[in-house]
Amino acid sequence: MPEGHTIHRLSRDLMRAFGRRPVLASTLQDRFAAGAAQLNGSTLTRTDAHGKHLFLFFRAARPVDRLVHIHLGLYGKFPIASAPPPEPGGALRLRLQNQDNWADLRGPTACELITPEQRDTILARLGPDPLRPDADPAPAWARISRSKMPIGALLMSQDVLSGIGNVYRAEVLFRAGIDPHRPGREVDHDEWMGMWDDLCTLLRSGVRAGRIVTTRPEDRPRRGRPRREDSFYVYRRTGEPCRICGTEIRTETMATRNLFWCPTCQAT
DNA sequence: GCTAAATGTTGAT
DNA sequence: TCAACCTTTAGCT
Repeated sequence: MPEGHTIHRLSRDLMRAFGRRPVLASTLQDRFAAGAAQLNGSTLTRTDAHGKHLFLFFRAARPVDRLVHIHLGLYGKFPIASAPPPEPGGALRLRLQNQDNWADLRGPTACELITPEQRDTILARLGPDPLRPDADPAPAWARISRSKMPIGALLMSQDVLSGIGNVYRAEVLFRAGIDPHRPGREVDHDEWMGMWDDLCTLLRSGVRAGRIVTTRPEDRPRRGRPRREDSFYVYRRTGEPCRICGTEIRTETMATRNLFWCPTCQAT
């Protein structure tokens, strides 16, 4: 689930479900017992997403304000649903609950109480996030245009730009017709701005739909309901024919993840 | 019932 | 380059 679109959607939905009123917080794990106890009964005042990082602001009845940092990592989940909640079970890191809604956080890489200063430190390490209205692509271009690293690795670097994961990197490079192995310094400015604009569009659409779909309508079967297996051009389609040219989709490891690309459509 | 894989990141070698 | 961490699920036997 978790690329930037998931986190921004979660930020919005958590605020809708729990914002501006006291929330019950609980956990089944010792490691977050103290944290959940501190949050319990406090009011969720603001939620904020930067790239794949989610911040929840709580106002406690008394002393200090609370700030929770959540990173879902590779397989974290935080589903929200209407009351009544099921009996808590499994590896439940954090349950938020009020009269109307509940949400269970499982498997996150990070779920911790932090200070505003620690949040600043995290934000300082992140490149521009295409989902933030104020995002400026210039600093990312400054990095890319000077780098020998392959563009397929640069797009995954959260300190170059943030919120992009393995699906969006593979798909945006396919849509741009760019070989993932090409060094960043050999990408021209128009190509970069084309990818940036495309990422803005694709991520926004991902937030809206709650899932990633990167195939253009004309490249999907037109009849019947949209199918999951028609959502991507190359991601997880190793050995299958390219939707455009029929060449077998290839895979290899790049930036510690499986990279997928079409050697014909993305020849240079 | 077991294993591998997954839309991620960090830190050691 | 590799291992570690977090958890669930799909695909085997």
